[in-house]
Amino acid sequence: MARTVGSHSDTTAQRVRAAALTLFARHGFAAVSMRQIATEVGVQVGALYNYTPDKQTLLFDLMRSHLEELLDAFEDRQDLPPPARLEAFVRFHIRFHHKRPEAVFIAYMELRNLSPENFAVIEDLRRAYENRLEAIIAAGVAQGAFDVADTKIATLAAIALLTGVNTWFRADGRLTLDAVEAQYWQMVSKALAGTANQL
Amino acid sequence: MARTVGSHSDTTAQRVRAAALTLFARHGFAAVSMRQIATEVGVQVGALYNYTPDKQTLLFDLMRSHLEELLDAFEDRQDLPPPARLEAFVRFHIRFHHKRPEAVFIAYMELRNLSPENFAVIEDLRRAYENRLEAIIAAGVAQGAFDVADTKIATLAAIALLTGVNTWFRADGRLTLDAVEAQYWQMVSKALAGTANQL
DNA sequence: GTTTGTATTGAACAATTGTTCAGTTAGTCT
DNA sequence: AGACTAACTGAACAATTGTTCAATACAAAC
Repeated sequence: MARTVGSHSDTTAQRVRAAALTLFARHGFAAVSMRQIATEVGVQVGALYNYTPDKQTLLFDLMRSHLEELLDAFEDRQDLPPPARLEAFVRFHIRFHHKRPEAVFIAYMELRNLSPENFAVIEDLRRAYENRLEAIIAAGVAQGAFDVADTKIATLAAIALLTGVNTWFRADGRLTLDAVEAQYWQMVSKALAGTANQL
Repeated sequence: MARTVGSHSDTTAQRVRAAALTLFARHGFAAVSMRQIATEVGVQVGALYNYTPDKQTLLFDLMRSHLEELLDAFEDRQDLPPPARLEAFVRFHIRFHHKRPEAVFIAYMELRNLSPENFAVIEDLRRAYENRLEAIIAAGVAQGAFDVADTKIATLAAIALLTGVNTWFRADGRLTLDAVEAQYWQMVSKALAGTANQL
């Protein structure tokens, strides 16, 4: 046998990426074989190499497009006051990450399986995203709306906090995503608040 | 050849665990072979099986003892008022996790490589730790020192926030661990504070 | 100094790994 | 209808995987 009925490079490429995303997220990059991906796609192993030069590049492409989509999707309304900008960021971050749990998982867990060059690219993208948040926090500090000792730490702390939602939130649980957004926004806003409010 | 000079099961057992910890943290469980561990220990592969029935149990033992040490190490001073208890927890968590970055990494990243039974054991231990924090938060809410919409969410949020320190803090960086503890405690205390303090 | 038990070697096992490629069939274009 | 190209198969490759076990050299006890 050879070429199969209805085969098209566009659709197969998509299915390869989707299968890799799901399997990498579920079992981890190193634990997934190219044959498992091929089986999921419904194709023989060799065919995968029409869509990626090697296994690691497949992982890298998934990570990069995830982070690029993340950066593209966030629109910073610089005309708004910092608290409103920050609230928009918080809600955006939670919603965006909720929609792509597998990509989020992979982008945070499989960094060590990248070559140094690929790792550097991913790190740059991640830092670019962090910088967007830091700019908001810095603006708020500058005009007294926020009070933080170090904007970089506050940025990393906020992102760790918000990304943590993905580890426990389930849409069929007792809370709606809207309620979660509201509660996290409350915690973030209080944590960074300018009004002195120590215990 | 056979038994080697100076060989003792006690010391070898320790070295096997140490080697596995380092390698699993650096490359991931699935990416590390038993032969790599053996090489690190300075022994042949077969010798490892005097110390673990199989590879996965080696991982499980590392995770379990890490979490058991974590639970043993934290002493909750229930006699103190909730804010002081919470501060003690925050500082303990950051310090303890800072001393064991590899074990922390593994315990959060390699859960999917456990069998269902082993996974359940680890999950119970983690939940036990979370419950310790939740008890503190609940006590603070009960007496009005804290104000959170949901103690479970506040607990998970705080742990995600605090554990995030490990992803960026380096002892040779521009900040001391003490300064980091102080800043994180400030954020946590403000985030959960009872006094109304919205933006 | 002999015996007993412990710690390790070294080789073997079947299974699986990522990757390559000549051959073959399906879609597409003229 | 025929020629051309794109997509896939199927088999092969050497390397590596986790695990087992008889043989053996050491340490400890007497």
